[in-house]
Amino acid sequence: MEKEKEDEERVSSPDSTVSSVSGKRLERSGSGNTGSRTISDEDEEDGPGGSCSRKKLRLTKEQSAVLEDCFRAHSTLNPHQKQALAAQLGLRPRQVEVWFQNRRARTKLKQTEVDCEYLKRWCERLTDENKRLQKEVAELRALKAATSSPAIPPPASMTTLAMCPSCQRVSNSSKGPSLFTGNSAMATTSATTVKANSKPAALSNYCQFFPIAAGSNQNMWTSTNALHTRELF
DNA sequence: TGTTATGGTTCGGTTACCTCA
DNA sequence: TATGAGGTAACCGAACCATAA
Repeated sequence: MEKEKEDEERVSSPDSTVSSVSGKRLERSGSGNTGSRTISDEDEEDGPGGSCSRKKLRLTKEQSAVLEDCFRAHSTLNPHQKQALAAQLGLRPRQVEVWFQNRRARTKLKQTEVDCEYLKRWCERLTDENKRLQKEVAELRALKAATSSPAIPPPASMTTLAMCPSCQRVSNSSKGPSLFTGNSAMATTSATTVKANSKPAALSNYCQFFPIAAGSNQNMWTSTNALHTRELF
């Protein structure tokens, strides 16, 4: 590894990079020549092992497109593929390797942002739902106190709830199967359906209690530990 | 068979460079 | 013209794995 890096530093392959940099600059500058100094000039002046310790070399659109295609096919490369791709693009294998490393990092970062946004929205929805349910509970308790009657068993049409203490998610046991096995004495309410969105695959590591079905009537969590449930009241 | 050294790869974090507003 | 922000190529160190001695 160290040896490879040393080799890379010693051999700074101007051939593979001069064209890319100048090409990219021409594309971006619009006029084609802004009078700015090009990397090719630097390469000629500094040469391999010159004073410039690190050269920033833009890839051309064509090179990027090919790399993107390969990345879509597989996000990692074996040594043979790396060599072949480098030869095809006129780059050093190390450049191809670095490009794939950075590309993987970008992909992961983007996915993390998407996941984060999704969880944020989901949390907001649950918060709203929680507020609404608490209000409903207060109303029912007030009603019960007003009638001052003994405990009335809930009508069959009412819904049984359970909530996961770790993520505060509510299970609706009257709407299809639930993996919750929390016992008895569940509270009752008239409107309890928490709509479940389809879950992004990448979120699977975040919360085991995520709804696994998009249908609003399938509030089924994939918890492997149903004891996480508790009574709502 | 278990241990150790070595080489290769990937990843997370960081730096340095380039472009543009 | 100077400058700050954003994008990204390149680097570094750590961790992991496979293989040979």
